[in-house]
Amino acid sequence: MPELPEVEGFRVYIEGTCLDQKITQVVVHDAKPLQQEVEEVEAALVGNSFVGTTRIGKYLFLHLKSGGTLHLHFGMTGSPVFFKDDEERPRFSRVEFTFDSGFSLAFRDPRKFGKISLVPNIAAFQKQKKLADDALKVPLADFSTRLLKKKKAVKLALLDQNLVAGIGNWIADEMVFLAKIHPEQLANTLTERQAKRLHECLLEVCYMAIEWVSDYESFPDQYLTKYRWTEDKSIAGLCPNGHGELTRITLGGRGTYYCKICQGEVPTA
DNA sequence: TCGCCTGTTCGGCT
DNA sequence: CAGCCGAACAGGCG
Repeated sequence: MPELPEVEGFRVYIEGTCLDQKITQVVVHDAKPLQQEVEEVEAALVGNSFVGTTRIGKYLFLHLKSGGTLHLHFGMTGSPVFFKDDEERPRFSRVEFTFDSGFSLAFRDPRKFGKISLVPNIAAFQKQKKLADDALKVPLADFSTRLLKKKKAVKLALLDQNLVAGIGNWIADEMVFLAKIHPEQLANTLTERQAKRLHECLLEVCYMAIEWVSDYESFPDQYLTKYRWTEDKSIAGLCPNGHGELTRITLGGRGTYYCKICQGEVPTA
């Protein structure tokens, strides 16, 4: 379930388990995530080791001792799993990196939307992808300037990884909910003040979610996401502020939840 | 069985 | 040419 906070959790997890161990083998159950030939990936990794990590938005890079990086993108449903014995191997493990300790790092990915590739140079990769600054690092002025230029629904602008990296569907909904802005309001009609508020909400939501390791059920009560995905039938789909049922619309092909009372009935034209 | 889903890419249109 | 949009990708799950 990877948006920025989840991928940050993955980064910390991998840092804590996989660094400075010699890679002895690359096990490929399904080559679909690999963006290069299996042989090329093997040649780069076997005998090598991971020595550090970098995250930009939802993109994670594992630095190789020999230089360059292994890039992981977890798609919609991917996650890393560190395991030892065969019986601990997770379901949907597509590619595994085995270490000389006997442990392995599995790239688990049920829906196969994830990607793995050798990336020699992160800066060049970021430029080529036009990937924006990470959401935790983008200066307010840049965020604001770029956002106010977009002539599309504010929620869709927030999802644009070329504007700011790391925001996914639930964070975008959460941000406009907290800022009391209708998701369909055109970004170029926002005020500077609203942009500033969205920037504050972005940091608040990301740090909150990182702290709770993206356990949505544990989020504090004021957050939309908790109500959106909870198992608790008594509050599921309700406005955290007590305004009753949330409204669901489709925006850019994604399910979008908002409160008509908190965020207004009709977007500002 | 049907519809839904946390992400990115690509082809086609304006 | 740039920007935008919907479809496609794939498969589990309620």
